[in-house]
Amino acid sequence: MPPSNGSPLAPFLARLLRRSELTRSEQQALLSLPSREVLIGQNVVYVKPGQVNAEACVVADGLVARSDRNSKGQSQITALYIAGDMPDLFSVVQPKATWALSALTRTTLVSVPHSALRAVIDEYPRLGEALWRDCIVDAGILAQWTVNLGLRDAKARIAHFYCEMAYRYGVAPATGQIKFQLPITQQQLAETAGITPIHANRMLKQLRADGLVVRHRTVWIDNWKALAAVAQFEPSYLQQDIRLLENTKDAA
Amino acid sequence: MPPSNGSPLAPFLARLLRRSELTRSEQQALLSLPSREVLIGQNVVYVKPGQVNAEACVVADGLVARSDRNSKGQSQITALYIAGDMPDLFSVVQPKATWALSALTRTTLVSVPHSALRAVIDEYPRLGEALWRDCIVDAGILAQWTVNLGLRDAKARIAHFYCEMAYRYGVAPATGQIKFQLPITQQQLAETAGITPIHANRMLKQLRADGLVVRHRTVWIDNWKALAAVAQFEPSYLQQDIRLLENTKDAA
DNA sequence: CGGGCCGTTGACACAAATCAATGTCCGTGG
DNA sequence: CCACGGACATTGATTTGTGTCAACGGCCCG
Repeated sequence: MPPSNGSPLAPFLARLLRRSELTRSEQQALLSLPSREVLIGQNVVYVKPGQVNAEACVVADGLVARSDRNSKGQSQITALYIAGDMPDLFSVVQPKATWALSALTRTTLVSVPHSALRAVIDEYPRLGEALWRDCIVDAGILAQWTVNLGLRDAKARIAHFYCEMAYRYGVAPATGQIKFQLPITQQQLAETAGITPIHANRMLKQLRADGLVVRHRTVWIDNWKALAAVAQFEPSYLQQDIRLLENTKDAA
Repeated sequence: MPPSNGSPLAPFLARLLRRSELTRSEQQALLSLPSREVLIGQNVVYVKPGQVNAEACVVADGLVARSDRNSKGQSQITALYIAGDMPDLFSVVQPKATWALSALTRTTLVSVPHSALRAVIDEYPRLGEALWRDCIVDAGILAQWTVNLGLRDAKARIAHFYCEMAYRYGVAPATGQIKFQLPITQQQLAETAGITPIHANRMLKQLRADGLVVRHRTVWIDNWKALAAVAQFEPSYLQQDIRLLENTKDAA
């Protein structure tokens, strides 16, 4: 378990420990990294495509979107990051961003210089491996979003999105109702689901009529099992329950 | 430049060197990894979701698809790997697969035990970083596929797919015609584009009528610039021209 | 009070899925 | 050598899902 000191990086460590075993000294090294708090206003794009970064940020509080826009100005959100996530972890090894990062709500970031991260990785290779693994999990989620867009209709996409976020917030599965904060607009919901905001509105109305999702923003799921069925939600890709698999026997 | 010895891993090294600087000894260590050739028949699924692997494979020749299917049996392809790519590089740090890998054509793989890879990474951390970076590039491509599905209509999706593959095969951009082998069926094209095979057929017909893509399988692009315009293709996400950026100054 | 931003709704147009059928090529076996 | 079956490609008619255009309502905040 993580040393529960007051480091601003504690939530990030907790996230890593879900999928990687780290020694006490590795944990301590991570928590002791130099960092500074950065406040980002609502709807501020704090990383632009092509930008070269020298720091990587952990979300301490708020909501960050990774997105891309086409020449017609339409925007597609390709990932949503919540507290404890590190949206630009990739930048440690690939400092030039190929997408945008923006805060959907007022957001507090904890920024760590690449140089410090690289130094601690050099000293503790297992830590580097854990970070690499974290990128893999991120990619796994992204792959599911691709499946979501490619295989499901609009209603199921939205249902799947809510199921995923409920899981990632740690409030699902549950038998009764589920409520959690996900203060995004219907416009932004549409940008994750690859539909127009008008259609997102209609699908929300249907989900409400079906007794599945009562509200958005403060998401209020009224029938988890039915919603998961509509979404064909299968959470294994989130790799949240999984305890460390890299020790399985090797064909040496 | 890579020592051009006859190692079956030479194409993979060449791929790494596009984005990472490696010393001669690092390169030699990679090329000297133990490996064995594996032949995969057409349409054989050689990694199944949930499977735990002890080896990682480089594509020596052929075509590999990463895909996922929903409960209705529909399938979505989330990545296509060509010679020199390492479809399950991620498995080095996350041996449990959350998706399927299958050979679309008869394919030759070069399989490397995780244990050997991990040993060489321990000895040469920069090599590990290069592999990590390779995963990031893969994720960047995946993010673009998500944008492709979310933002473009069927014709533009197919156009974008062809543009990307032309780039990755190293035959684009070019002024005149472009031809390259991409022997996938319309069914599989549909599974990458998130449409039905019937609609894929109709869109191909339109692209032919527009004088853009004359043939698939042996892809024959007749007007690269126009095709790229239809696709809104912007290749920077492939990070192929980019020479090493991790040395940019750090906010230490 | 007024102006944004966000959400909601209806009518209509259009893109894509579905259903059904036919065509082509190729390898295999009678 | 030809008949057959299977995989792949092609096409038309129709239905369904989603986008587009237009308008209105609630709410917050200046």
